[in-house]
Amino acid sequence: MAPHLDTVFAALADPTRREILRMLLEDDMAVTDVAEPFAMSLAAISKHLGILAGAGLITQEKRGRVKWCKLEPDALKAASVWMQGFGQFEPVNLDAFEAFLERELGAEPFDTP
Amino acid sequence: MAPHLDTVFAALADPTRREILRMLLEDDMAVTDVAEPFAMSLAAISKHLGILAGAGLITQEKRGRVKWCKLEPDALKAASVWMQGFGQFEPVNLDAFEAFLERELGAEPFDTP
DNA sequence: GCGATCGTCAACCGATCGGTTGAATATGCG
DNA sequence: CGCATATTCAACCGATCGGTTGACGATCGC
Repeated sequence: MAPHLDTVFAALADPTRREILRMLLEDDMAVTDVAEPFAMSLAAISKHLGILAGAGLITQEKRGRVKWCKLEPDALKAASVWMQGFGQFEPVNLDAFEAFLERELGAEPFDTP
Repeated sequence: MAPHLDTVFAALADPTRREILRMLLEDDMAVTDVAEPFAMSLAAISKHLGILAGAGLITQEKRGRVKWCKLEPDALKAASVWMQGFGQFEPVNLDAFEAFLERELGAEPFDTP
């Protein structure tokens, strides 16, 4: 039951893969460009991307000789919902909720520098 | 940066450990009782509990000769916030937010049976 | 067509993972 | 005290992980 969660959480457990996701948050990228800032081989990054794609967190589309990587944030939904099942035990956690609101609605607090 | 996320996500990547967390959602449990429904050795469960404790997802307190395991849902906070950073790509997910509010503030909807 | 670029494949490596078993360590009970 | 219960420790196992290297297949520009 819920084999997706296995692969999604496992994919998120690696800092390199989380950083790749963060990069893809800004824009779609080619494999070579994804690999550029990392101090490891292109093949290693290619494997990481394969794992992210296997978890559904990204999709890859080959256009010409370059393969474009696109973030698929909806794949985080099931994991997020699963985690929310533990929210009932938290005292209130309104601060996290406010941060969430700020990000979602773009409502910046007054004291922002 | 953010070594917690490594261990938290890795801990969540195993279905046995997720099931343990689900069980602890209902009540604190002794190690032996946690192990009972699983078809594996007590030592294996003890290791799983150690990993969960290492990630801060549970705490263990020895009272007498039995060690009680207690869920620590706040440890999910950092991971949850990290994932919310990708929420800007989702439509809005207001339904999850309303469910969150209902649970947090005890504001039950009218049509509750 | 040719050379350079993009990306994967395959084989290999050491480390870690998830599990086992058996012995060891506390602690409680009668 | 002596035995049962609760839990961990230590060693081991095969499988998987994260990484490397080198060869390979496509595809582009000239």
